[in-house]
Amino acid sequence: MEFAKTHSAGFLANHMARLFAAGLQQRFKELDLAPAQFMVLLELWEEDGLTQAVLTDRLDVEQATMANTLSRMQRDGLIDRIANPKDKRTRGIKLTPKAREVRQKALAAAATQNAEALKGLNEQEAETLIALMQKVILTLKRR
Amino acid sequence: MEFAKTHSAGFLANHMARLFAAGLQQRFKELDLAPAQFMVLLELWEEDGLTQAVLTDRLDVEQATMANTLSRMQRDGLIDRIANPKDKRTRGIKLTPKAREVRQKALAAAATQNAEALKGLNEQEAETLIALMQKVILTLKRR
DNA sequence: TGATATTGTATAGCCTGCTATGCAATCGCA
DNA sequence: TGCGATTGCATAGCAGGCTATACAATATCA
Repeated sequence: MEFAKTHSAGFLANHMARLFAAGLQQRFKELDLAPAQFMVLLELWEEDGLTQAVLTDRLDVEQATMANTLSRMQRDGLIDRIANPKDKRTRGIKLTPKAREVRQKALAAAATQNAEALKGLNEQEAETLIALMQKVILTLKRR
Repeated sequence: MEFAKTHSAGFLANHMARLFAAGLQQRFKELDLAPAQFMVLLELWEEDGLTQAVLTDRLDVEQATMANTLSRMQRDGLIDRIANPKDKRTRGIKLTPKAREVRQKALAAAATQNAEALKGLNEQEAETLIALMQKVILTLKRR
């Protein structure tokens, strides 16, 4: 059985994701922000006060992963967990001023990282890559 | 600043890689093999007795990451670390019979996982995706 | 209404990444 | 030849994935 890692979609996906994460982490360093935290902020900037369950669903990670990420964000002063009198099981995840303040810089850093990664591709190729990744994700999720 | 995660190469790369890893993990479960261990085996099946430094270089992970992965593999009886009289700093990483025995099944599992992930794409699209990922990886590594 | 099922979180424990350190062995050169 | 630089690994500590558990609050329905 021949198996060339340089031609394996799974190997390449893993490698590419690690390189993306490393670049993003560098760019976020001055903002005191970690990549996974940015993803959560992306949702909360759009709609503040979401529950952990909603965030878990929207970012497609496991509930335990989200719980831990939120704990680190709370520790770092990015969010507060606000009790919900209507349902004592849940707590609304609320942005702190600090989290609102980093928005522009964080978005710019992420956009720059994407641009940097794709700078070897033309417009057409970049769109194709994104479309194909979306397709693979859908395929893998549907099972 | 608009930033759609569904159109961000970085977000998609991360998501796709997680789904790949999850699928591979499932398929490897009966083999008592973890995804990162498989990558190491891939190198050692080709050339047994490599040093940790060479493996680190070939798989493009940090030295500490490789050291830990190798420790788990040794614990799990997949490799032995053999002292090298020529250079007492290094130890050759040697496959155990157990590691050689899982080769065919592991390769088949990985190939199946790749095929499953790409089954929504035609031959042409799959090749394009792989080529574009290779290009992005090269771009990100060169800086 | 009360028992059962479901839902929302938290926690423990593991894998795989990373950075930062520290140390021993080897190399290279003045 | 000897000493400073380099190389090869190990370890500590953290982020962010995951599975498995546990538990309280809420919902459902006989």
